[in-house]
Amino acid sequence: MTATIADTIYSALSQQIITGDLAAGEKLRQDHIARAFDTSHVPVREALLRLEAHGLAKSEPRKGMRVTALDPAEVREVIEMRVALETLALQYSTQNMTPAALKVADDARKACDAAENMPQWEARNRVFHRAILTPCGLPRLLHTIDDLHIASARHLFAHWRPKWVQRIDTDHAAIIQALKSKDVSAATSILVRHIRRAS
Amino acid sequence: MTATIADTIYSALSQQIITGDLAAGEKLRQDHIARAFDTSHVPVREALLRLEAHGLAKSEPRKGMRVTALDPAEVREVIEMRVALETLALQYSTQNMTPAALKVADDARKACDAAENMPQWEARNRVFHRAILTPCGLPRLLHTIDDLHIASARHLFAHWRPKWVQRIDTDHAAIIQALKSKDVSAATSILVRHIRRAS
DNA sequence: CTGGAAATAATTATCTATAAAAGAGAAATA
DNA sequence: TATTTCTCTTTTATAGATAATTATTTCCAG
Repeated sequence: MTATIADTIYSALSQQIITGDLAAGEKLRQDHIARAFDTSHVPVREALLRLEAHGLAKSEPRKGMRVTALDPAEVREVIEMRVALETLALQYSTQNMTPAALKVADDARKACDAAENMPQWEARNRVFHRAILTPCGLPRLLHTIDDLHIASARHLFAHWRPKWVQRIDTDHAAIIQALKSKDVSAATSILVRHIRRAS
Repeated sequence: MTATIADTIYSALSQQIITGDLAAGEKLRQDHIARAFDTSHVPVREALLRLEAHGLAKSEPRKGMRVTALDPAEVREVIEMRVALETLALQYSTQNMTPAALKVADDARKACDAAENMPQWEARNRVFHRAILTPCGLPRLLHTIDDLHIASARHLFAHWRPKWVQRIDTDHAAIIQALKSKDVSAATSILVRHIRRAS
């Protein structure tokens, strides 16, 4: 359990980057962050390295780290990668979907629809998407998809936060329905459309 | 330019893990490695974190790092991910392939066929596969594929190193031929077969 | 002999200090 | 006035030391 300090810093910083609280291009100065978390700069370095590994920051040796930019080209790239990998995951996931896992996913769907603000919705949306793919049982694939979701989330915050309104997501319901009847092709086509649309 | 010490350590360790010189499950002790590279343990930690980010090691907090295992299930997983992502990359790559890029790829193919031992062949094989996909122009996709190739390389070393013999790879030649005539579907089907076979 | 608790050793995580590098700005020269 | 170079400041990278946690061994009771 004992969460390491670097873990804490990583979680906080990644959340701030996702929400846009830390803007793209911003410098991440080690001792500033260290002071903010009342620690030394060593665990800060570790947290920054992990940000880099997840594509949220980029290091230029001896010149420090910056929050990565999020240009439209990369947004499109992330969407295409998500289409490729999530359809793969969904194939396995549909096969392995148990009633229990389906209930978890449907609860996540309801929670997502009931979200009362953008950050809450975004977090629950990610939970939903993870729930429908987790049963695929391919950890490396899921991990890669998670990273892509983080990039997508940054884009969602950057472009949709002001316009966000509570609403029922019919795509989510349709995906659940397709999973229930183990209709892989229906689930896949809805998910693909959903991923492309939500950009 | 100024390569940081952590870079050096990371390169050396990742190479050792890929070739199997550092076996799966082996403990990576910080001060042992630090002594071996005549440095302190701080850059060692950074190198280890990067190994973890690339899936070559796994950390249990306060208990150290171990080289990740490479079970058959994950090998299959990596192959399926490679199929999904490399076909995507190949579509864009075929469209953007210039005569110059094609020559680079064909040179890489010849170098690969001319390799005189397994480690040399493995390195050149990776160069070839990267050469045919680089023109896709999607950096994040290429980066993810690179990590998958590293995992594949570990498997190749573990299972084929003793049996390796020099040979002409007809798949590679066929892929180059398909790229030359901009035949996406032919290139894709050969590449998919090649990825599945080379496991 | 065996099982478990306490002490010891080994190892990781963090802190403080130092060295090296990069960047900014001022002074000197052309 | 423009440019170059030097110095000063800021920031990163590494080293050495300390604290905290885990693993191991030893010793005693049963």
